[in-house]
Amino acid sequence: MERMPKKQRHQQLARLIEDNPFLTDRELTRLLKVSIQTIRLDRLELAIPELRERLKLMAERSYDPVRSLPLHEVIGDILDLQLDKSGISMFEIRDEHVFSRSGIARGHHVFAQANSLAVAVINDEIALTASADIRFIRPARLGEKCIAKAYVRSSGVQKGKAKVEVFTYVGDEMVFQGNFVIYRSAGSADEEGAGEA
Amino acid sequence: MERMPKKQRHQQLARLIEDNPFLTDRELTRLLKVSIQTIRLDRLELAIPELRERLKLMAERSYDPVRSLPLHEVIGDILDLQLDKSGISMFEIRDEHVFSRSGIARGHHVFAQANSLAVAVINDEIALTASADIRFIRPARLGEKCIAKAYVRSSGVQKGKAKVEVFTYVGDEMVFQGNFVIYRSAGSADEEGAGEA
DNA sequence: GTTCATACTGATACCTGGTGCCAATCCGAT
DNA sequence: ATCGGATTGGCACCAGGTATCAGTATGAAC
Repeated sequence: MERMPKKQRHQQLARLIEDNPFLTDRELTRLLKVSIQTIRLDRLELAIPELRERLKLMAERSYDPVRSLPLHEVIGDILDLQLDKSGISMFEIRDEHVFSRSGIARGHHVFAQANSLAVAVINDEIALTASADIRFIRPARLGEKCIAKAYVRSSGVQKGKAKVEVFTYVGDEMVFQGNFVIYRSAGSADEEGAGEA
Repeated sequence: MERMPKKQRHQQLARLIEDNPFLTDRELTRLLKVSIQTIRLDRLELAIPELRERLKLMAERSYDPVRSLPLHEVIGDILDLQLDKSGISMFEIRDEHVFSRSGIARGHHVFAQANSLAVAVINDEIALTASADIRFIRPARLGEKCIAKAYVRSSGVQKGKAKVEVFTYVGDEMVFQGNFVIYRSAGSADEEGAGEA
């Protein structure tokens, strides 16, 4: 019946909920061997909301992006954006982006950052990647922050095709470079051999 | 006090909840000018779960992906794999892969499928994308199943560089084509201007 | 020892957003 | 007039809590 120190229990509680937000107080009771009242006091002290509030928050986070601006559809955080001119985004390489054996980021994540920035920088209703020519200069590693800079080389508003060049850096080292051709709606009817983004 | 036909109300109800899943029955009461019991009968007939279930589902969808989206290996399901020769994978375009406005898949998902297949087909400890030249032939849309076929054109075991060509189809229409250059460890020490995957 | 603080537990009332069920209407068509 | 679907009302009940008050345990301080 030995009691675990309160601090330790708090840590456990926080960890349990963090990696399973769907736990009810009753289930936590079983896991931590304390009364439900204690669980609730603990949540109170740790400012952890009740199950329903947690789920609601998660739902909101996953819902917001759907209706809000295409900025949310960008991989990475937009740091600067001048439509039809240039843009900068930051993307931190996390566990889920790397090969576990080597800690090296999988290429499509680095590509995704560059691609979505290239699309975001185009000032149009619909913009789709038509083609791209890309080079991975050196590997990006776990924990590194990738700064992608996109420059619109030719906005092609009337032609319906824009050219965007993207460079991605970690510190002052370039890790990726890509030339993107982006289809833009630009009042024109629709695709026709058009691509995606 | 004129009553709206039931069918029409059902449509409205479905639409209202679709674009604001956070509505309680009480709020719907106000919006549709019927009693709360009617709202509940309607939800029953339309098989729309209660608020809390809706939020829970949303939370689950946004939670699961966190651990399963960063697919541990390959984006898409491997259907066939002959190392250093060829490979086939299938990837279904879901909600989370498309632009909400157009229902068109974001390019980096299609790229991710092709890229990870190109890497998987290389029979080596470590394989990283060095460069790629890609074209999005036509948009891939929500619900479509993309079949990617990768062919190793030159395995370059001694040179440390393999060339892989990938074609992605929906049905018999080609949606994507890419030429990948993959660095392979091939006993050699490590990268050096090498890329990622 | 007694006292005191902190931690924990129990019990109760109350809240939201529902489900499930039954009975009472309303309203139009036959 | 009466039948039937649509609608509404009422009540019991549920999960998963909040809020509050009271009781118990335990260890340290005096």
